[in-house]
Amino acid sequence: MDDILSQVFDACSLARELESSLRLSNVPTDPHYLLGSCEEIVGAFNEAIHRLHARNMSLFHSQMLFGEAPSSQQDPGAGEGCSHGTGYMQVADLLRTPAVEAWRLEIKSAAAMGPSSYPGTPNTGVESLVGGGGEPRLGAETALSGRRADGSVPHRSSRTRKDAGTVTKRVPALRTGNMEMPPDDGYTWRKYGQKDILNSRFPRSYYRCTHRSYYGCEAKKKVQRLDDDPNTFEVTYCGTHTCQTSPTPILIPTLVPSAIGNNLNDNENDGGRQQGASPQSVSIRLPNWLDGNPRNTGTLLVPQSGAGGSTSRHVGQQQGGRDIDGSVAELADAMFNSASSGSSMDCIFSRRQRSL
DNA sequence: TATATTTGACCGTC
DNA sequence: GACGGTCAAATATA
Repeated sequence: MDDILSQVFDACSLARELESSLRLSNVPTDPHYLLGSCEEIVGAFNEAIHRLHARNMSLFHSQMLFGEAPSSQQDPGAGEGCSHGTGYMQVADLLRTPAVEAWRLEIKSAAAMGPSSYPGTPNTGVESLVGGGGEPRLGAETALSGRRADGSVPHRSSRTRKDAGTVTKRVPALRTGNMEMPPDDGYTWRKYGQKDILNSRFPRSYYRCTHRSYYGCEAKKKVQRLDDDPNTFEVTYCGTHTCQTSPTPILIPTLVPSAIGNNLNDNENDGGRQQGASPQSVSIRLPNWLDGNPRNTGTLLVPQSGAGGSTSRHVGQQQGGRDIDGSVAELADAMFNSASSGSSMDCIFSRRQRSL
C-alpha cells in the first residue's frame, strides 16, 4: 500500500508543480507544455490506479479515464476529506482544461475503436464490452425459473441466447491472494453453479445477485478464466441490478451532511447500477484510502483466503449472509460510510430480519 | 444455526 | 446428442 500512496503523492506533487509554474508564469502558457504536463499528471495517477487495480480497485480505472469529470458539487467534499486534497482538486481542475478535455475525448474515441488503439493509454483492465454495449438488461428471455416443488419444470431457457443484454468484460486477476477469484465488482454475488466448459481449461462459475430473494434482482454473471491468459477473467454480466445496494463507493465519512444527502440521492437515481455506472471522481474516493481505512470508501474488500469459497462481497451490505431491506440499505450505506462498525449493523439487520 | 458453496443431475437449446 | 445454464441436496463455514 505504501508504494501506491507514494505514487499518489508523486502525482499530487506533479500537480502542485504545474500549478506553481502556471501561477508564476507571466507569459501565456504553451498549450503543448500544458498538455504534456497534464498527461504526465494523469499518467502518474493512472499508475496509482493501476496499482490500486491490482488490489482489486477495478472500478477506479474506467472512471478515471473515461468517466465524467467530477461535478462541482462533489468537489468540495473531495478536498475536505483528505489532507492532500488540494492535489486532487488541482488535478480535477486540470482535467477540465480544454486541452485535457480534448485529450480525453481523443481517448474516448480511440477506446471506441478498440482498447489498444490508443497507444498512450494504459490498459484499463476493462478491456472489452461485448454485446449490448452499455447497460446490460435482463430480457424476458433470461432464464430464471427453476424446478417446482412437485418436480415439474416450468419454462426455462437454460441456454441463454447471446442477446444484446449481456456485457462481457475482462478483468485482471488479483496478483495477491486468491488467484481463483476475480476482482470484486461491488455487488454481492452468490455462486449457484460451476461448469466445465468445452475447450476451456478452467471451469465457468455462475453467480446471481445475493439480493435476488428480497428485491427480485435478476442480475447474474458468469466468470471464466481465459485459457490463454489465466491471469485474466472474462466476466459476463446478464441482467440489471434492481436491488437497493450500491456498487458505487459511497462518499466519505468526513463529508458534510448535504454531500451525503446528495450522494444518497444519486444512488436512488442511478437506476441501473451497472458496472462502471455512476462515475464518480477518483479525487473523492482516494482520500479514504489515505485515511487508512479502505472500508470507508465503500469500495471492496476481496477475501484473500480461499477457504470457504466465498464470493465477492460488498462491504457492509451483507450481514451473516442475509439480505437487507431497501429502506435499511440507505441507512446502512450512510452508517458504513461513517466508519461505523459492522456490529451496529448486526443489530439493525437481525432485528429487521426477525420482524419479517 | 443460518447462510454460502460445492457438485451431480436435470433440462432446454442448438 | 452435445453443450451450457440452473437446480437443489450435501457440505462447509462463520
